[in-house]
Amino acid sequence: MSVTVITRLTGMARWEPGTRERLQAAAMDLYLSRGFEGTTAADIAQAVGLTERTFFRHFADKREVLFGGQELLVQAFLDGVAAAGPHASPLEMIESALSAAATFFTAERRDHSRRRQVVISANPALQERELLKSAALAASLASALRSRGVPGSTATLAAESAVTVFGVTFSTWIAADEQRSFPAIQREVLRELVALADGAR
Amino acid sequence: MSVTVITRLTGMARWEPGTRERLQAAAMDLYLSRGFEGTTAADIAQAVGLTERTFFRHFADKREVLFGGQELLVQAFLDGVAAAGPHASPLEMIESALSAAATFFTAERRDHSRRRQVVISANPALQERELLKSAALAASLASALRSRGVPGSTATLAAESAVTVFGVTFSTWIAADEQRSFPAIQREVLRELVALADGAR
DNA sequence: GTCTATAGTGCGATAGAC
DNA sequence: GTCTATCGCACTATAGAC
Repeated sequence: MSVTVITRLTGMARWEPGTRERLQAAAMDLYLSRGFEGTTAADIAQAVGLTERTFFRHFADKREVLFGGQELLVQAFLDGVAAAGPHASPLEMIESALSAAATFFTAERRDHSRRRQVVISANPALQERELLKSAALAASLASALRSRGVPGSTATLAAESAVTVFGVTFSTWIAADEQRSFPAIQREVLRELVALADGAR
Repeated sequence: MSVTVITRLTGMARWEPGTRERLQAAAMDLYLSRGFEGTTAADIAQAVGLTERTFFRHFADKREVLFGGQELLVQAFLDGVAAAGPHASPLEMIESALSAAATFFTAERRDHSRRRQVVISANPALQERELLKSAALAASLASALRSRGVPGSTATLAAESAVTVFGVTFSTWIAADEQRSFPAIQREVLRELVALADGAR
């Protein structure tokens, strides 16, 4: 269906809205079926009736298309830090941040997360990008902790630890046989980390 | 000096040895002076009297040239795990691993590490690669811990925490005004992580 | 060693929305 | 008129295939 027809029918803008989202969905489908490297940017663009050049207007590169919407997750972490009590310890702040972030990972989302992870796990280039996103999250989180008075290196350690807990939780959550909810797993993982530092053998 | 001359003079193999090392050195110089993106693979190859094609025979991509020799560091971590006492706790195992790894970072190495980090910090693509290497290190370490009887998720958490401590230590160590030795900083950072989990406020 | 597909960029043109 | 999404074309460099 041409853009012109759509415009006439609906009276909406010249361009169909949600271009980014449609590109993201098409990319996921193609990456799943043909693999990341077997899919060209032109393939994705064509799948939604656009040109390669337009794809690169929306996404800096072929990987980025899988990582849209992370800003909301980052914001949840930051809100969680802000929500911690006025005399909270760093550990309590990251506990609060992790709880806030966990609300994203509902039962309905689990399948989508699994499919996405299949694509990422199959390709080192995508893993690199995912690691960069995690590092950016840790940096934001550390900054939020510092602005709440946590000293520099402690803030970094706490933030990185939180991201580690989150990561372990996520990969447990998407495991094939896992039944527990995201928050339940996360509480358990955090407890395990604390126990580790306690030095129990 | 041409390859032929060297061959005649020394009677060694047809090609100058240490090709990888010379490419790595040339890449560092060029990345520092012109920037990573302002340097082509052909530039690097040419600087050592080789062709672009030869560069890609030695390194899978333009980034990889900065990450040679990491295997030795990984091995040091693994040896450190093995060196921990027979009844060591996971925390003691990573303590031992961190100590073993620290021996790499002598005073003489500090300047080289600093220059290298300038290049990496200036480019997200290089940061991605560095993060992938760190993730690989964490995975190897986790595997070593598991083979010493540490249960799955605890091993992952311990390994990731060790890599976090190592990373914080490294960036502190290369800071402009830092005087302490690598092992001294690292002991401090590890203590800080333990204190964090103790929940002190 | 050569050849080629693809990623990604720069720039100008178009065309509707406002 | 301005703004913005899109297209089209030319171009370089990477990286892999042959």
